[in-house]
Amino acid sequence: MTLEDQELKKAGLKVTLPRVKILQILENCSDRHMTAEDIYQALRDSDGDVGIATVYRVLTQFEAAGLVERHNFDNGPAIYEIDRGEHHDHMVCTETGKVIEFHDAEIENLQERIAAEKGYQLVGHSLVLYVKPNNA
Amino acid sequence: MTLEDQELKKAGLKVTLPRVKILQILENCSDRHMTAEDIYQALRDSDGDVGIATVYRVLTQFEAAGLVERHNFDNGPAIYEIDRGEHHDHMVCTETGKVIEFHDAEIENLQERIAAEKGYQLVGHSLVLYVKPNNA
DNA sequence: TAAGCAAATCAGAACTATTCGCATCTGTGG
DNA sequence: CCACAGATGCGAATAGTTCTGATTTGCTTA
Repeated sequence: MTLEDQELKKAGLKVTLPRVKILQILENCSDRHMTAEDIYQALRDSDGDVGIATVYRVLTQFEAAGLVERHNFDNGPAIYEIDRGEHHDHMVCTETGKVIEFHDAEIENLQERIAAEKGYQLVGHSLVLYVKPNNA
Repeated sequence: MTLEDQELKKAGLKVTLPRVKILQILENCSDRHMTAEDIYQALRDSDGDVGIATVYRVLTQFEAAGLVERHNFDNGPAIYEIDRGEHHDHMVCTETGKVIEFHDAEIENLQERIAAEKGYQLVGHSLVLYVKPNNA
C-alpha cells in the first residue's frame, strides 16, 4: 500500500493501475504542469496500454476529488498539476512557454473586494500573466 | 458611407456585406459579449447567407485590427466584444452566466510589479472572477 | 480464495470549437 | 465598367475532449 494508493482510497476512488500511474507521473514530473497528452505520452513511453479517454476521465475525477487542479491558458490545451493546497496563479513566458507560479495576497484581497462591491461572492478566479524576458 | 464602413476602411479591410453586418451586430448587441455562434445565429435570423467560417475569419481580422477583443472564459467558446479602448477584466456569474466588466488600477499595477520581480515584462494578462449572487 | 457485481477501462465513434482548401463571387482602383 | 486581388461559402479537416458499449478489474463476502 503506497502513498498514492492511500490518496486514492481517501478520495473514494478504486485503486487501479491507470490511476496510480497517472498520479505518479504528476508527482514526478519536473515542471509540475502537464497536458493530458503529455501524460498519455509518458504512459505510452513506459508501459503503454492506457487510452487517452481514460487519462481524461481520471484527471477529471482527480480534479473533482481535489487531487489536481486544471488550468486553461489562452486557447491551448488544459494543463494539470498536483494540488498541494497552496493556491497560486500563473505567469507564462510568451517566448519560452515557461510557466512560473506566484502568489500575491493583495491581489487576492482586491478580487474579493471587487466581487463584493458588485454584490457578489467570489467563488473562484483565473489569473494568467503573459510575460516576456526583460532583454527581449 | 456609414460609420462602420469608415472603421473598416481605416483598418485596411474591404467593405463587404458580412463585415459590415457583423460589426453592426457587435455594436448593437445588448450585453456586448457574444460567441461566434451567437453572431452566426443573429445573421441567420436576419438575412442568412454568411458561413460560420466567415464569421470566424472576420472576427479574427477584427481582432488583429484592434476593432474587437477576444476572451476565453474557462473552457467554453471564445467571446467577442467591441474594443472601446477602455481596458477591463471580467466577472462571470456562475448562476446566471451574466458577464460584468470591471477595472481596477491597483490590480493592474500589482501585475506589472509581480512580472518585474521575476525578471519579466508584462505583455498581457487574463483575469476572470467567477462569482455567485450574495443570496445564493 | 473464488464468485459476483459494481466500477473502471479500452477502442473507437462522436462532439464542439475552430481553421483550412478551393472554387466562386465581389469590391475597388484604374 | 473591367480586371484582379481579396473575400466568401461550403465542406472537409483538425484539435481537444467526451461519450458509448462491450469487456475487464478490483473490492466484498462467503
